[in-house]
Amino acid sequence: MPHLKGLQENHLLAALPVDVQERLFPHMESVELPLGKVLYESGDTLRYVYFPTNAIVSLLYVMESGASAEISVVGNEGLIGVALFMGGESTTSRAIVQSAGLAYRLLGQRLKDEFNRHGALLHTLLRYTQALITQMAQTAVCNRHHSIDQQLCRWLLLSLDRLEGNELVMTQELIANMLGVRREGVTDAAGRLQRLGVIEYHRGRIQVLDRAKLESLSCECYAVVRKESDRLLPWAKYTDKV
Amino acid sequence: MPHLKGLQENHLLAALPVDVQERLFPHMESVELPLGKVLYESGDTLRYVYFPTNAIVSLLYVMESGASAEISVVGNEGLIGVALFMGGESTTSRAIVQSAGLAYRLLGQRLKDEFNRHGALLHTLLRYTQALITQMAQTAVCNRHHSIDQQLCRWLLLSLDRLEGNELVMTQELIANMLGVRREGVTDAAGRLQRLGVIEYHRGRIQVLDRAKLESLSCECYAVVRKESDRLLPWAKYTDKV
DNA sequence: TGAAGTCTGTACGTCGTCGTACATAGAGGT
DNA sequence: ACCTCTATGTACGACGACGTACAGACTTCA
Repeated sequence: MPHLKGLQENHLLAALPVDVQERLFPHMESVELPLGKVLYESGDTLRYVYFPTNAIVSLLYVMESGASAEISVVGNEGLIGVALFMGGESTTSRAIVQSAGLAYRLLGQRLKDEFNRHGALLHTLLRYTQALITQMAQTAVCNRHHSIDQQLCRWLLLSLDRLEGNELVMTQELIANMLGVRREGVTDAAGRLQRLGVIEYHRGRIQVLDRAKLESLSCECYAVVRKESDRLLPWAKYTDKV
Repeated sequence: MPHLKGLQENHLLAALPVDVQERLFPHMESVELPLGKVLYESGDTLRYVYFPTNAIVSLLYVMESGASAEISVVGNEGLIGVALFMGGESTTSRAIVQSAGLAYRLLGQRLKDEFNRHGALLHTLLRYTQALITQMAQTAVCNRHHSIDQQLCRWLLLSLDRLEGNELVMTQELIANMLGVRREGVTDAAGRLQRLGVIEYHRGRIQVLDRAKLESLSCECYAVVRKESDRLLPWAKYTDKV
């Protein structure tokens, strides 16, 4: 079976029973996800589902005015394309690559075929979807009540959890688009974090120096999402990250 | 079968095939949902699922500080207790009755038993869950970008869609808690709407006089949710409401 | 080496919402 | 009729985020 090792880097795939893996894996192909690539647009009928390994994909809604807001973020703990098995076939959001990397994709129909066997894949995907729901709900809360500074911390932590190492490759402009705030707002917040010695950044590269402090500066939203994800997706626990 | 007529007032139940109804309905009991009743608390293991008829239930997150934010709203188009069949058994949000009325409840295990037959109920519930996801996503967007005035309009419309008539029974204080804003902010916004002749209110009773205008004053979020709900839940179309 | 483009820093006035405080008015009970 | 409670109205300073404008610094490429 090709890519067998790489496929295991997606925790959701790795958690599937061997027989399910044997049916699915032969049909999966690896794809490079460059920064900014749009996997699907609002209203598009989904053709593939994507399982990221070291890539991160953001689901965001783009308003009529062009302004945007991130709904949730997906990395190696999950998949992009939930609407396929939920029955809607499309969503109102856009899926865009927020951190370049590798993913595996599978024809939607193949996923649905396996889903409709009503075995382990169904239960795994539904649990993942609930984790996604929790993240979306907390995004709504965070948007309502928390400052840009707090939201930036939350966002950095969510991204960090889905990457190896402690470096993020992304400009402040990009972060601003995700959070749905001005770029200057991110500059201010990031400047404060840098002065506190929590992060260090330079032209699109952000090093996290003090993760513990970052967590303490974040609002409760990160911890809520993280805790619920760990509960719902035991296979994806980031136990090495404190 | 008892309550047969009443049960049909929940559009999701009404849309189920007869054989599914015949298995489920005998186990359902009607319950009064008084204003403010908490159906479940954050972290509670869900025991029942609830199918509202003329009641409206809000899912909201309560922060450590006590402040809250509504995540989504559920009426006769759906059910409360999605986490039961998604596999998590509990959620991070609270379910609280926002508009008193009647609902039918069913033991969670009964629902799961039928869900695990992998028939019509499964597909219906998953489609409903996707509609719920859309609503939550749009709540996040709305919280980020829109004014209290716009959000109030959206919120009134969402509630109106789930009730008969054009009167809402709810104080500004309650609305403020749902939207996660100050009561004074709601007073200001509602005052403006009243001066425009769109609504008329008096001590906890709000009459909507000009629904069309209300829609035009609302942000795009309402239309997005409504359109997607109509698409995903064809059985729940509010075709009589323009 | 110079030019163009990208990324980040800073400033200033405006606006919406917040926190707080207090006033008014209708409803219900005795 | 009186009191009490609840719901709503109004005001004011504070603060965070916005829109806008522009400057500086680094990178890339000719």
